[in-house]
Amino acid sequence: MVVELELSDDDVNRIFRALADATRRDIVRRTLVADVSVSQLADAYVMSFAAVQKHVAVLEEARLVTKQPRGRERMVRGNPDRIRQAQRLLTQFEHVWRSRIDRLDALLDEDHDN
Amino acid sequence: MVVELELSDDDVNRIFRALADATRRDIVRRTLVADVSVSQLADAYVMSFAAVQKHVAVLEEARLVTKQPRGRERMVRGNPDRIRQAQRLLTQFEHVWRSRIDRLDALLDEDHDN
DNA sequence: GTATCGTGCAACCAAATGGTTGTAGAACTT
DNA sequence: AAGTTCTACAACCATTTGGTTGCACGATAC
Repeated sequence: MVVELELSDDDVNRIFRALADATRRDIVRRTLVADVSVSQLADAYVMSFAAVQKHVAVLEEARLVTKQPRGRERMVRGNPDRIRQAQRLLTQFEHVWRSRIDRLDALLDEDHDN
Repeated sequence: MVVELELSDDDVNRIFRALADATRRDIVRRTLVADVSVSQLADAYVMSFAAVQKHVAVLEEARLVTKQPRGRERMVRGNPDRIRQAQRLLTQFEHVWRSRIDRLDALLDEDHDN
């Protein structure tokens, strides 16, 4: 079930902010491919466990990943719905742009009449 | 002519970072619709001229907008190519996700044989 | 020529970010 | 029961961010 709720400005801020870091983008990639524990993620980067933990927390607050307990581990799973929502935001910009193009085209048509 | 060059990690960082602020997203929207001077933008927000100037600078470094002199004003123009590039980045995540789905489907098919 | 407008830039400040180490507890292993 | 693994969280630190004010300067208006 896809939860389709309105995104607040803060939601959008958190999503793009979370994506503005190469390590976090890599975490999203990995956890979209398969569920990965936090310590498995930590092994993949040359920073402390706590640092990776913080990155995961940022992604979690942006709902770009979810965490679910499995024994003593926390499995991190990428959330494709959220990615799609971000994509749609950029599509909206695309629409704004197209409307400008259309207006410029209309102006050209008017000129054509003169 | 659309310049189609490879985006570095830092480029991507700057793009998403720039989009992670509501004021900056609004500036992008406005300047996609029509060219707007920096002072016109400044009038639209309840912050100092210098603050708006800084936001424009962040967008400019991310190449989400360009600035061109017109008399004493600097006209800010949104760059739709850059938006599209950001969109494409998210599409790549989409592909990663689909490949996972496909693999899970393949597993289900194997189960079906048993 | 003088005043005003639009801009750029520096200096400053508080808060957020991205990293560290250390401590503690829950869940497995032996 | 004791040791190890995985996680959470706090405290700390340097840097970046997002805002401010003030000043300098080119372009326009009077």
